[in-house]
Amino acid sequence: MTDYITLLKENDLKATIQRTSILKSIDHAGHINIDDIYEDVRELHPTLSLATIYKNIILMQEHNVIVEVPMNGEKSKFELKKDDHIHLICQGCGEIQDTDITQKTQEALVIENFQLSSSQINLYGFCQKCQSR
Amino acid sequence: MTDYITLLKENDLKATIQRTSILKSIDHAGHINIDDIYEDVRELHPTLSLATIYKNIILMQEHNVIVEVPMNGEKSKFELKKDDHIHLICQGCGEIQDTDITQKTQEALVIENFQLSSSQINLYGFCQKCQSR
DNA sequence: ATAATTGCAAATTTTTTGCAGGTTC
DNA sequence: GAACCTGCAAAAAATTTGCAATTAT
Repeated sequence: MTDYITLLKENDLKATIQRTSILKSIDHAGHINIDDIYEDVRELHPTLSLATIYKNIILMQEHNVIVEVPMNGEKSKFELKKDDHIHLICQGCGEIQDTDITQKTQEALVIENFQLSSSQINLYGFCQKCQSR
Repeated sequence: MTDYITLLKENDLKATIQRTSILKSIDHAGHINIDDIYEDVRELHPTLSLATIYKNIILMQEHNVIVEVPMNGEKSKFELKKDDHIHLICQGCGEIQDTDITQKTQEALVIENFQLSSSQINLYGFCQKCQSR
């Protein structure tokens, strides 16, 4: 995704430079928290305020452009909205990698008497790099 | 679990009335956030302070007595530490139900090049009650 | 007896709000 | 041009800290 303007308009939001900058930051990072977005975005737009980021993070969530990824013991991160997927969170380097939900996993999550609408799966462990250290 | 004193001591924490009260509140609720613990606990111990709750929530997490359950768009909840399990979060009534991770699910979560140590699975949808409304 | 814990008040950090001026469509 | 958005500063909410008095072992 590189056309943030289209993404915003498709979701009934005006395309301001502040919003496209925030989206670019989120997209590049993959998963990023508000403070890091702020730091990031200020390089190109030094006047972009934290209040604007807070307001837009809320708004863009409401408009299904981004999604919150709540984290254990730290501030929530945000990612661009996409199909449900699994987060592989490395306890060594902290990196978050995305991986698809397989058919097999999907089937395994069918639970009696619960009508599933979406899933949020975080797996903690060690990525390849950190295993070999 | 009803013997909170033992639970604390086993994990190298002194058994204070404040701590057992907090644990009781968490245990009864199943999943509960800090403000609700505070409200709860004050019924029996009106002087128990919010600062004490914050301090102990951190400490009891460090000592593996409780676990954070970060939530989308709201304050984290906490639960007693137990084996990994799945949270069924009802989008109708908000209730969180626990369900075991089956052998099948466990197998489905084996991912190449990732050494799994723990999992955090939240499923959003509708519980039986809310489906029939 | 000792070390740890509590409650309070104050400090800090995080998030939200109101509004005048500027921007998007 | 109308409605919406931004940045600022101020307000509110959430969390942490320091310390004297108290409590658990």
